Amino acid sequence: MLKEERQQRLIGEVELHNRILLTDMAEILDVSIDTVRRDVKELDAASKLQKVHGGAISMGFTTNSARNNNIYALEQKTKIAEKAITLLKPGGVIFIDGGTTCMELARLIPDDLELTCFTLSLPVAMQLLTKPNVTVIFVGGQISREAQISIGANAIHHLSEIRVDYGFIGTGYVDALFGLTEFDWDIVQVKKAVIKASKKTVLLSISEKLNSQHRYKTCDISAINTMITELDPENNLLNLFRNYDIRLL
Amino acid sequence: MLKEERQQRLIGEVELHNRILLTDMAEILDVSIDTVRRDVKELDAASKLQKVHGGAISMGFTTNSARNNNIYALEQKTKIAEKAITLLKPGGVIFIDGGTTCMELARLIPDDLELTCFTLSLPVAMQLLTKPNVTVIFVGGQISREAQISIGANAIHHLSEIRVDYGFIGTGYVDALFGLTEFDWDIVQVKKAVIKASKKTVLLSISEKLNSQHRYKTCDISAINTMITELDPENNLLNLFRNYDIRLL
DNA sequence: ATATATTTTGCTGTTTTATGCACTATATAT
DNA sequence: ATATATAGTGCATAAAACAGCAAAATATAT
Repeated sequence: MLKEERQQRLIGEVELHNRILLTDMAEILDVSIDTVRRDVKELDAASKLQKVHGGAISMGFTTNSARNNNIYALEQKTKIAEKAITLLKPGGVIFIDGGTTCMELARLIPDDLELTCFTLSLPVAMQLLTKPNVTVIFVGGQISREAQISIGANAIHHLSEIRVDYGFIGTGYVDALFGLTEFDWDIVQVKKAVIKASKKTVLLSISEKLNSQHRYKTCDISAINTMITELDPENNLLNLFRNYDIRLL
Repeated sequence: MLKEERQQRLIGEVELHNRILLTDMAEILDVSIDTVRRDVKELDAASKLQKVHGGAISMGFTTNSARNNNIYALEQKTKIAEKAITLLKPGGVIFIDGGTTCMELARLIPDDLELTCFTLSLPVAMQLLTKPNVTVIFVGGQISREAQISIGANAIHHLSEIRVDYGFIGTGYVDALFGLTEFDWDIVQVKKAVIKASKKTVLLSISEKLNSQHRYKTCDISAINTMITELDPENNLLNLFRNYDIRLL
């Protein structure tokens, strides 16, 4: 048995039973207790478990660091998501788009908030399932490999049959004059459908994307009710958007 | 044997068994251990696998460890999935259910196989997205928190509008006399819809589940066209199923 | 086709790593 | 406080990784 395999099994046992004894594991894995001890020492150093006298215990669910650490501009996105959360009301029905910013929003939904969430995004759906009081409804369709969201006629049709209080969407590019634009045509189509399906549309975008544009247009700025960036609403960078009937947050 | 070919087989073995030993591979491929070592070194540099002392492990093994390493009876499920793969034909349209066995099936779909796959399962959909030649279509609906699959009227309705060549399904319990049964009523409803939507239904089940039953019934054994277990089709444990018009694999 | 360059492979000796064992030190329990 | 269990340390052994080299295989040029 390879060392890594053994260590994986150790982690697995710890996760499963919350605690293990070195003596037990030595027997199960059929290695000397010294080896188990050394493994546990390494795994402890790597923060995969906590070494205790006689065995090891689970870290608890504190370290979700694995996924968080390579999201671009996470700080800003978290800030945006926090602002977006303030719009949510118990019992509300919302739509959450794909993308890392919306993922942050999904992640930060409080455990005690009761919500019905529609989404097109597989990762967002998975994230939402960890929220005990959120009803998750996935809008099916063909799945885009890159964006990991439903696209195509089917998804658009299903969206045409729903109407949510708030639609939280991201965008590839946003410009006060040209509106929201995207690189992909398919994505634009579903985004349009999402906007139609939302009583109020909330755009989540880091300020870095402001004043950028691309090939295909999703909608004008005026189609957006609220725009949330990580900036203070009074920031001068947002001046161009004040010409429109849009709430800045 | 060409170097390319050999490295391809190395990757294949790693994907299949999650791990390999250099000594084994040297014997299997009939080359010196140094050659295997060098191959593994290159593949590791190319991030196709992870080199470890004495062998190599799959990339997903450590990162996705949480799900991979505590799948119960993984060996058997892999064997089942391998048999199921043999039923697939290029250009086919299939349905893949949720559950760890079906997840294995999704995982083992060859990269070069062109398929259209419907699924209700979020994890399976995510897995399928890693296959370059698979079109993934997610059947939307309310998502069950535990099973991570679409359930409810919506999902069932969508299933009623499709018809696939093969429906690969798992089950909680299976008995020759009582048929397929489940613990959850919701699950049974969608499973019924899946069976209806499939020209041929293929049941994937580890032998441990044979002769077990529960509260709600999905269907009779006769509704299943093919049953795949990890056992040899001639195994005596399967005798009870020979009374039915069912293909054992 | 032949000669030359390049890559690949297997072998050798050396270095590193993994593991188990014996022994001492420390912690836990009664 | 004493007994028992667990942790830490150093060491021996075996396996594996590595580096260098030469033969073999393959590719390239003439």
